[in-house]
Amino acid sequence: MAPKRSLGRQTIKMAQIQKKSHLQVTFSKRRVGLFKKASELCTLCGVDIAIVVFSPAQKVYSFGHPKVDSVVDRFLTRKQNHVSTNLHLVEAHRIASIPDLNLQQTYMRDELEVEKKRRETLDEMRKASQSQFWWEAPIQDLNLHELEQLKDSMGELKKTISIQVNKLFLENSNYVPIFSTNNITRGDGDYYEMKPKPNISASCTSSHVHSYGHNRLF
Amino acid sequence: MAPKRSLGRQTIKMAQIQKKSHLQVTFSKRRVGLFKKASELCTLCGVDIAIVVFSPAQKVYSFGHPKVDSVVDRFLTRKQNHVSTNLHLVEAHRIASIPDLNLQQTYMRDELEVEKKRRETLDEMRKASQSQFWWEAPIQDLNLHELEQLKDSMGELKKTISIQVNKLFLENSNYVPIFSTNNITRGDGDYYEMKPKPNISASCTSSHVHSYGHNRLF
DNA sequence: AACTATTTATAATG
DNA sequence: TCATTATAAATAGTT
Repeated sequence: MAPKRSLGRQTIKMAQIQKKSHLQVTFSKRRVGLFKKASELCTLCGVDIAIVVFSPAQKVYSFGHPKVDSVVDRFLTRKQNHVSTNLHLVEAHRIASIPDLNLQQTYMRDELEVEKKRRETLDEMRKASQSQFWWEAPIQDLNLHELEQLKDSMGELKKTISIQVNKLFLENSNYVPIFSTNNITRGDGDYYEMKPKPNISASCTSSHVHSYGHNRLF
Repeated sequence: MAPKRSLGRQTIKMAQIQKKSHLQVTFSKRRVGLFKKASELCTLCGVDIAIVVFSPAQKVYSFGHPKVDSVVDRFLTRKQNHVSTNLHLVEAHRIASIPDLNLQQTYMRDELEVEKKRRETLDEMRKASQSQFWWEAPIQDLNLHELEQLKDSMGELKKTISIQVNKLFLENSNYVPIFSTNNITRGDGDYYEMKPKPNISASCTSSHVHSYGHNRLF
């Protein structure tokens, strides 16, 4: 009878791990576990999944099948359609957000959480207010002269926006080749590996981005 | 010694499940398992996570801490920063002239500072939006998605305004309260449902969207 | 990174 | 879908 070499797995308290080194180890192990579970779900059920994780050190880790971006895009697009066909939701959301600013703070502990929450709420308000219906109320109060002024202003604004959008597009179109060339070639063992059927996973790594893709065809 | 009542868990082949009912069951179980793992990772390590899953039936299931959108936004924004940064290395002269708030964020280390900055900006926007000139300042702070959305909105608005202006002309003078070209009213029943404390653990459900939020206070 | 004792997840079954 | 159970898989603590 050999002596026990460890206590084995112990139940841990479901609360933030305090010891930093310990937290780092747990994060690593569990992140891998999570991505493996996601990968298996993709394979077994043929579904598409995107996962984005911001580590304690604010690094980004992501998993996506077929790709993070495609899934995220689908998610955002679908949501936007849903929203834009539901004025009631937008209105409710906007209205609901305002008193929450005060209410939420009761539940929050540290300043960062407060700031995050406020940002999120304001973000929602901004989105809600700029997604299509914000003008419904005020416009009726404008007279002809004011409307013409507004129309001109909008024209100017639209030009400005176009310029900015074009700039961003330029940035984006330059970006694509830069990243996609670095992206594919990675022969080292840093990407995700499956046991039964080794599947090649597209992986993209930089100093602050780590990304894993899963494809059941490989 | 009682007879065995089941074989217990068996190892399954890591390939798409063929039997549809079986697949559905496995999907349900494993999706719940995946979200639970994600939730635990959030709690134990204090990290932010977003998961989006498109089911075999093309339903959307999502998990987010603190919210799917905030994590996704951060992911997209950061990527865009990368774009800018990489572009800067390659073609510094092209973007040198573009005042880019996102770019500035690259140089900010403290997350709290970033959050504060964003909050301030959004706060200003909100104030500005109550007066007439809300659009003057913040445009450069919008990302590509937001800009495109805004651009579309502006287009719509301009049309609406034109119609209104024409009507007013036709009606020959002062303001007349007919702005009832309201093609947007729509039946309810298909929109999101908010829980009592929307921002602590926001969860929305509809016929095609299922979303879970995690907060370590729970 | 490995190792193992244990907990946790889940495939099969009802 | 929900419950049970036997087993596979994940992982906490240790080296």
